[in-house]
Amino acid sequence: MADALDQIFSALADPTRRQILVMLLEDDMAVTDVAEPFEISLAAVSKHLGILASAKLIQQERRGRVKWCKLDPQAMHIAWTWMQGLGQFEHIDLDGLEAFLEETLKKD
Amino acid sequence: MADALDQIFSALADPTRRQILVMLLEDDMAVTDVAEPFEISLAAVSKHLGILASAKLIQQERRGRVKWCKLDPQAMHIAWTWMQGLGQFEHIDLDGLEAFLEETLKKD
DNA sequence: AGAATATTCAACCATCTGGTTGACGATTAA
DNA sequence: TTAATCGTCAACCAGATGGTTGAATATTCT
Repeated sequence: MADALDQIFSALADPTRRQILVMLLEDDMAVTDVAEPFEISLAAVSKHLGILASAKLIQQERRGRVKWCKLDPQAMHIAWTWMQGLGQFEHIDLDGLEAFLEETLKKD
Repeated sequence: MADALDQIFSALADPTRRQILVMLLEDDMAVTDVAEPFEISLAAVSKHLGILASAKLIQQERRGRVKWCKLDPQAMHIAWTWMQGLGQFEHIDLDGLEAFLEETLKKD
């Protein structure tokens, strides 16, 4: 089995999965509802959720025929802490975020 | 070309590359010296360094026949900031982050 | 000049990844 | 009971990834 950081970072490397995490920031969601905004198949989204779950970035709980997905911040925290050691960041850098924001929005 | 976060996270998803970053935390290094502790070929390490460089996690500068590699904390900081928003590890302007993320998602 | 060193390039290979489709089991609603 | 809904499974496919080896390039040393 892969290392925890391997799983976390490779889970985060996919834009669909990152978008799913952002959606779950708002609210817990059922698999079908997570899939709704995407153009890929439900099965593909289900796989993405499986990857996020096995990286422990989300938790899934079945209630009836509905499987609820919610964020689990622990795994993210592990990776975040590792990165902090490498970057030696001290504060939240909103200026950096804003710079990135503008850069991203500019591109076609 | 892939999104910046795609490149950063997939670069970080490989344990060899993470180990290289840790080594560079100590000191800038030449490609050959980076390769020394690994059992894979020099060409493979050179590829890993290329991936780290194109993700902008490191900078490479050629001096003579030696190519020096050093950490570049900016890219890591970008990813770190993104994760901070999702993990809500510390207080942050969450409204601003969400606005940014929603804008970004619209561009897809 | 010729030899050694530092690094990359090109071709190739096995495996992983993200996607598809169709069938399937489980649960709820009519 | 029958039909609809929720989600996963299995098989498959194209393309990416991480590794190899041998040749090539560029620079420095003797």
